[in-house]
Amino acid sequence: MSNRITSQDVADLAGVSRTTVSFVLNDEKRFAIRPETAEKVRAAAKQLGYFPNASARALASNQTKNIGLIITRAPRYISSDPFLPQILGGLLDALKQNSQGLLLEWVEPGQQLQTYLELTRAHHIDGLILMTPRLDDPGLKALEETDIPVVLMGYIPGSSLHSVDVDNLAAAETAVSHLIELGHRCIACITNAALPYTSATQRLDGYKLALQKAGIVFNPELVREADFDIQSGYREMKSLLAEGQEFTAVFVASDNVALGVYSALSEVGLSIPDDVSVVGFDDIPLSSYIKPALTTVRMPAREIAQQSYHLLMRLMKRDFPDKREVMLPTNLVLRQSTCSLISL
Amino acid sequence: MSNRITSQDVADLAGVSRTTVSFVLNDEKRFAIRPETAEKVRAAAKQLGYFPNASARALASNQTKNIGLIITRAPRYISSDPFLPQILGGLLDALKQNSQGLLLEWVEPGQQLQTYLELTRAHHIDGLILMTPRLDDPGLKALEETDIPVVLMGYIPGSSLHSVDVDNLAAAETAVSHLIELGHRCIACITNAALPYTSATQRLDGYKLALQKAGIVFNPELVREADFDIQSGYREMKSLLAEGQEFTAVFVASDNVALGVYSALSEVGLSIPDDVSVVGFDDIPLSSYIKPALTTVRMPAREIAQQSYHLLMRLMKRDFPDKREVMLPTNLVLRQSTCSLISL
DNA sequence: CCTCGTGATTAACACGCGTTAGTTATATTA
DNA sequence: TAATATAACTAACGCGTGTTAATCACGAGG
Repeated sequence: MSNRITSQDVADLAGVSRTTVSFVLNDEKRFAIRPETAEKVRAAAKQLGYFPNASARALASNQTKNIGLIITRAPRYISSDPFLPQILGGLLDALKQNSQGLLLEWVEPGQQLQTYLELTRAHHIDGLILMTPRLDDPGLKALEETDIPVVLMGYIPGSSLHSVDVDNLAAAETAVSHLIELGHRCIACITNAALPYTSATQRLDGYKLALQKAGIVFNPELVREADFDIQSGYREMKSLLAEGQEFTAVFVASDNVALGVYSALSEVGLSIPDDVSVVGFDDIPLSSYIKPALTTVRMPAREIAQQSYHLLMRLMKRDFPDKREVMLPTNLVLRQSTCSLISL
Repeated sequence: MSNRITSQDVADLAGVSRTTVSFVLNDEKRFAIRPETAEKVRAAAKQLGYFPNASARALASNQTKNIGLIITRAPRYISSDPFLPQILGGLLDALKQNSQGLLLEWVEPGQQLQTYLELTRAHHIDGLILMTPRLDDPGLKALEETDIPVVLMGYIPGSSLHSVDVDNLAAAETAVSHLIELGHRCIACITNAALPYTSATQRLDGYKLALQKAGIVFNPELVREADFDIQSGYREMKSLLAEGQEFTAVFVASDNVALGVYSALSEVGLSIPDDVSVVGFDDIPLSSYIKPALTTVRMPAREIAQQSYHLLMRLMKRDFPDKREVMLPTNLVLRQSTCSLISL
């Protein structure tokens, strides 16, 4: 039934050996092949509809032509992430040009080590990108010692792994400083994720730093942890309001979470930006379309994906860059969700 | 350098043959193995950190343990799709339970045939799911004849491929009928995508059918084609307004596109639902959080993913269901974006 | 005329695993 | 006791490719 066509079939039809077929189709320049012979082989391959078997090729050449993208979250947190498609878009685009494939995987916190080992040792992939790594990931050490290249999309202090990220701390500080310049003194903060995710910690630190530079005392009561989705933003803002915390502005470290914040605020009749100013983080496509348009930190998502890929490709060629970290620039996009306390 | 551990190493350490190792680790029940021997093997494997090489296993067993998900769009249309993560979430969840991998791929319209052939003939995957297929896809015939199982996420009339979908036509008709019941007679329609995507055509047909049943004459001037993203919704609504078309309601066949419609309407000072009622399609997580909350057709995204997967698994076991199509139910979720023309 | 390269091609091995057919050693039966 | 069955294991082949080392023809050089 399974009438698979092998390189032997091509060789037979072209009247040459299997070796020659291999040389021609991989255009191996170290060996001289007569142009007419090459043409005969190519014609035979096309006529038969021959495609070299991926597994056999991977086994022989020790290259799977697949790279892995690991998401360090459970599926229910993946489902509502508007940031993921942007990363995927950028990655898929870059991959196709090198005719490589993308193997998508997720790990639940707690299961990391086993997954990493299986994925690397079994050699499903030639290299891997780890999205939003966690500080408390017990599998990272294993990744440092593995023999396939790894790129972190995000930063882990003290890790020897290469990484691509933005300066979350500086970006958050800029965002919060903007609120302070507008005259706000009571500024709440809702993180993008749980604190073991370094991006969450760094953005929170940026918030603290901005306060400190302005001489504002940090109030832990004004800080809440969300986790990726809209609902968590809604929940945490509700909780702030329910406790009667006083604030005139919020720094929400994720646009998606900020959408929940919008909803919670409007539900109790507070207007943005007149009653509460909001600054987000990510600049997802939606942010400029909602009302009021969200002032936010622009994350260069597509570029993060592409840079991660290019870095990974360099590592796969054993071409190690002198710097471990690639830092991409962000910028604060001013829109309509913030207003000044002073000039009013 | 690459000190890979093979099953031979495990065999040596355990003092048995490689065959025995294979039997134990795949717990092959057709052959009797003494429990103590099995334990010895397992201990050796664990001690060495052995993981069977994926390519070798795939080559020998003719099973890659990967399934492919193909998205029939260019990356820029993938980047802003809030529906995709839901599908991915559902799929990844199901896959992990069978320790299978997900190979993600996109095809640009025009390149389909080559991609399908390469993916199936080269046997990168054991089966594939094709997301949002296009009527004009010249590669579909090739997929019908391929020897690996294929499931369409969406429906192609006349195709012999198995599919999982909702009844787009009926769902759209229900949505539009709801607007008609509220007294609307001038109802615009903005599609979710270009018409070669069957979901777009079917939803448009549902719109037409509802009008027809109510005795409202179909006006092509009120119909626009969007393509997946927010911006296209904004653009098409602007175009409707610029041409001075008269309408009191819009049926937008995608929630994401509807977000752009919201933006365009608010920009010209039209209020939802007082000036224009809006009904969407998909029920993405955001839809219940925006203001006004969007009345929409609920797509069971997670279930579509899981059913597609289960169907694919059945096909892979040569267990062919009697029905080619799996139809999942939708329901209209009533929220605040529509209002009656009559009772006001 | 024989050697010696050189351009063109191929035989043969390796990759790491699954699996069939076969081989022992031990227990069962007539 | 000899024939037979059964439990426990293994030798050896095949999967389809990449690649090294070897082969062959053939004209140039001595």
